[in-house]
Amino acid sequence: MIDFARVLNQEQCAAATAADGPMLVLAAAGTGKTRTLVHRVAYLVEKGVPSERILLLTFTNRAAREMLERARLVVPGVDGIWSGTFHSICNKFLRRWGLPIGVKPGFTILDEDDQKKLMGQCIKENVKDVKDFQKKEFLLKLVSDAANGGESLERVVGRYQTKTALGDVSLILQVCRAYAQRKADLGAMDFDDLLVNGLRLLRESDRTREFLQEHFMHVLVDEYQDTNGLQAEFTDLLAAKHRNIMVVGDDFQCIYTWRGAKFENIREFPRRWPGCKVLKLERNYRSVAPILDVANTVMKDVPHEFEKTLRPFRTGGAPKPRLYNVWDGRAQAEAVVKLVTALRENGVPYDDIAILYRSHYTSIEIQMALTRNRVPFQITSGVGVFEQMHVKDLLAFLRLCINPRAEMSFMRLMELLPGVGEGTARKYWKALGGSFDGTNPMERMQLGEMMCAKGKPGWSQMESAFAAAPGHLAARDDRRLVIDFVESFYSAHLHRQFEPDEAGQRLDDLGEIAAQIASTQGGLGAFLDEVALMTNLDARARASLPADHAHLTTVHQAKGMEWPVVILPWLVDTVFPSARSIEDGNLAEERRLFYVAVTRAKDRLYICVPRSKKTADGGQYPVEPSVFVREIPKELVEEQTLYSAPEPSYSRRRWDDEEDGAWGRASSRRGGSTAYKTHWRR
DNA sequence: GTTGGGAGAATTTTT
DNA sequence: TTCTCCCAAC
Repeated sequence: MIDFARVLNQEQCAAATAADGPMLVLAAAGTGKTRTLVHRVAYLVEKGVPSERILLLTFTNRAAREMLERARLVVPGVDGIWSGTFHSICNKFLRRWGLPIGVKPGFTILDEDDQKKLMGQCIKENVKDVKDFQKKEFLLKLVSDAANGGESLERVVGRYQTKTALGDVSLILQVCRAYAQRKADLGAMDFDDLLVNGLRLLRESDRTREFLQEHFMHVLVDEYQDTNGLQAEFTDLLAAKHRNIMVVGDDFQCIYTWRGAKFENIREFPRRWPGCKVLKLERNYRSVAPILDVANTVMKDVPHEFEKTLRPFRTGGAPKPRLYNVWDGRAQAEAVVKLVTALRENGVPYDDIAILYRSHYTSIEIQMALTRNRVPFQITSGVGVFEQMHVKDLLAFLRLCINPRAEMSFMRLMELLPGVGEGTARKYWKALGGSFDGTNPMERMQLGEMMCAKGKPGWSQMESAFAAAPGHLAARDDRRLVIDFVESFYSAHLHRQFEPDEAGQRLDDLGEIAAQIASTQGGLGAFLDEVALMTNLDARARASLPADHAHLTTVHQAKGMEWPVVILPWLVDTVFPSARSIEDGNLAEERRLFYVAVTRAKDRLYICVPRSKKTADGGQYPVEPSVFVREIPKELVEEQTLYSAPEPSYSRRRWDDEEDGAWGRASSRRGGSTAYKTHWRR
């Protein structure tokens, strides 16, 4: 028996051990939200609720995994619970029970790259003057907005149209419809489709809905402030029968409105669920008082429905957050390295230090400086491990091995061969009758005969990997599948494209993948499924890492995490808040984001404010400290200026006079960027 | 009609 | 660096 009253505080305990019925837990930053949720699950299991009848929805895979791990420590027997992101749960539902609404279990999931490719094709096929047409990214945004907002495409387009001229609206609609059709033809879903169809499943299939409503006795939702309309309706429907729905969140931490999140969901929850209990977690266990003082000022003028001041549990003489004024990005990077090194010398492990930034590209300089100074760090980069070309090539091969109808994979694989481009690959696919079973010698021969002369040598290498596949599949030796593909074909291909050590590094990645597949329960099929829904953050957690390293992530990805030391670079207008949000006048979300950033820190917080920033063309221009920094009363921070006069390396830019007071820099192009690479090893 | 080299542009945030 | 688009060569 767990003594809940002993391990939790009063409010946490009340939430964890509450009686059945709807419940809203308002959990401010650092108040033990995860702890409460974990113990709620433990409580339910201990009370005798079968674990497989509990559904725990989280925002990231990492949160799901962490929560399960922690729950396992508290009470055995939680392993059976249904937990995961909305996307992964919808995926599971649809594969199992999707047939009644016309979803075939073998559907593939399109990642962002696939989506762009597909939309690009649709534009090419439907638009004469591609140059004058909207970009595919914009069309995808329209489609996504429509999906996440539960609106018709026409309405979304109409809304955009009032703001800016879109051009030929009917053509835009036509292309978007073609895109939807192409997805249907491929038997593929993008991320949004998973949610849309997951909800459709509950709405349209009475039997499935009733079965699932009966099955799930308890539905728990984490980070509720970041759910969108679809997700709120999804959980409402699932919980309609037993009425045991517990949602946890904090509207101050809603940072995904750009993806359709509605923090109104959290405020309206009590109205949607009459009789709902509302509990509040207010005592902050995470941060020292001076950090909370800053956090509270950030949000002091934001309207809120409930009392929101963070009250520190940790008191005592903690240092104030530090504000470093630095000259530019380079000076900032050096300052950060110095700081990290100094902390380490004072006994703070690298592992306790996190550098959180607004957007990936601003991390490049810091990465380089850290690398130069041999500070080990781990970064969750912009491009995920599973989004890198070489990994996607391998995955295409694997997917095709187990799913002959995977058109995108086939195309990708064929386009690796010299002399085979999009057109030829499509021709082959058609000639093969819309499927290719590489494990079938007849089909391999058919493709080999069609193959153009230039592609033949490469194909014969690839073919041998396909030929060996059935044996490996039968023996459940997925590792060998990878090894064969790499050794017979892909290694040579990589070496043709890259420098030897670059190729070698990428091959190492593939070896890592092979190991991961081998360790995935459910084998290759489960792995491919998982990968499609995985972010680099999750991928990295599986990879081996040096024990002690600093952490670099975006603020978005840092949500829900904490570190003793947090360093926030680039607190200047146009970076944080971003230029885009300043233009759109959408500072509220940036403010919440800054609030999230500040409240990640437990003991020490450092904020860096450079005075100038580089432009794309190599010039420099002055920047203002971020509004959010300017708002912080002087006495709450300890300010330090790390420069005296402009450094000699800056001279007026010769060729430009468009901006007054712009500084120019002689030159010095930045070297090899590592922004898009992950640094697992090293 | 297709491929693939080469020049030029570009950088919010994520499942 | 990476991605995208355009155009010359096949």
